[in-house]
Amino acid sequence: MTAAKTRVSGRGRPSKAKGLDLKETILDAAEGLFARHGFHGVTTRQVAAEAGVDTALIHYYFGAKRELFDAVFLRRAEILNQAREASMNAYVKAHDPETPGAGAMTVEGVIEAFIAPLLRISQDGGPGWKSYFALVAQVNNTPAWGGETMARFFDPVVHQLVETLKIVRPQAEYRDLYWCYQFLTGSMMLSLSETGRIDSLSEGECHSSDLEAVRARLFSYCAAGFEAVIAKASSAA
Amino acid sequence: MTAAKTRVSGRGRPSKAKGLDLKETILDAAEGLFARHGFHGVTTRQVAAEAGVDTALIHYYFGAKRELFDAVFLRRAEILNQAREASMNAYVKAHDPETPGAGAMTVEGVIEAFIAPLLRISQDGGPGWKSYFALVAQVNNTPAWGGETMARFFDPVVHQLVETLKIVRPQAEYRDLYWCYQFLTGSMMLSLSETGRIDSLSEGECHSSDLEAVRARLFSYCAAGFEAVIAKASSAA
DNA sequence: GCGTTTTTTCACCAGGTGATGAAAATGAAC
DNA sequence: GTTCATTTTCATCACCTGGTGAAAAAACGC
Repeated sequence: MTAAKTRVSGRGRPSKAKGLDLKETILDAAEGLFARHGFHGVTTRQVAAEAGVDTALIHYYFGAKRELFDAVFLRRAEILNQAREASMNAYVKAHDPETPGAGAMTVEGVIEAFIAPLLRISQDGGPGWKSYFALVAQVNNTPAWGGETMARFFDPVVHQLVETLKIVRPQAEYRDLYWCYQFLTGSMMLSLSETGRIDSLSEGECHSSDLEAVRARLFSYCAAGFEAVIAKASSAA
Repeated sequence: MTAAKTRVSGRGRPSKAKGLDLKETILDAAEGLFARHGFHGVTTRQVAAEAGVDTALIHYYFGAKRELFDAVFLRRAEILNQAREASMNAYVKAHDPETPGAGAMTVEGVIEAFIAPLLRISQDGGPGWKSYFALVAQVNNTPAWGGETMARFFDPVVHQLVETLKIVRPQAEYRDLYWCYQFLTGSMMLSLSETGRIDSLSEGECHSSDLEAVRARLFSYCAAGFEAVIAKASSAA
């Protein structure tokens, strides 16, 4: 039926792995198209044409269209989560109070550890990543199934962020941290997704693709926002 | 052809305006569906069924599907722009330096004047507005045509925001203000669009629909972010 | 070479798509 | 009640949709 799942069968041909290359080709094509036009804005035939394969091959490898989409979403999510988890762990470790000479953790430091991997990967990880971030930004703003999909793939690393921030600011309330995360992710995803809006809005002053400009501003923007919300809440209490 | 455009013709029936009610009914149905599933995720037949009218009637009133979408988008955009422009003008006027006893404008005050009308309308303007904001959030994050669409409908009021902020912080660079606006709009639209993500993420601590919680945090969050970015830029210069 | 398994292609289906043009219904003006 | 522009319905078109099953091709072990 679905086939192509168990590559470990008895006698066939396990080597060469031509099929794997094609699978990646299909995922790349689907990724670019889904990112630009959304799930419903793309047909399996378009994906097949873009990848240069037969339509049926997509179903052979991935099953239904939605499964293809999930495969696209999952492929880089794992890499992303791993990079972010490592980045945050490294930050925490580098500021371990046991370590002599290590400064204390800061809100901005934690946020940078959370966001910086995405910027770095988007800049250095190859062209597919830009499409991928645009895709995630769209899912993030999709009411019907976006929240559920984001949760499925990204909740753990967000919880790690919130818990780490809770260490840095123990007096902060969780509900404030979660709301601030909501603000952060809205800014971050829109900035990683290169919609071109800021280009025309600023009449050439800014460029969507200028992630260096994002890096120079987003960390301090979000950190200051977090601090302000936390301070306001504790002063009101 | 397109028909139904010129209602001023010779002899017909100008009164009663049953057709106008139906037009609004269709727009309401389309709005809700487009907001939930995106432009490509909705068929004209679904819209017709939801509105309780014949499919052909949609084409009779609005022409092509994309024109229907634009009509949905435009209907509330005008109201929104008017409300925001009035709100910001009122804020500026209330802090006119000529006025005796009026305090100076603040970054947070300007931002509040820019955002608050949306929160108020979403809370008091009727259920259609929540759908509309979800729709705008999706368009805002659509790479293919989102930037262009947003620009077409919302650029003027954003320029007004930036210019007003430039009055409050004359030393700020335009590129910093535009980037901060990008961050702001990402946070704002995601918070106005009720994706349900924060509900599950926070395990019940926060609710997407709790716009009062947004109001209590978003203004100070964004204002602190703006100030931090401006301060960092001018200290670096 | 042969047999077997996987990969790829081909032809096709049942149902849905946006859109249209002609006919029917409606409702005011006279 | 007739007239006539408008509004609403109906039947339909040409095309595209996701998906499938059988046949062909390729890749392997022997």
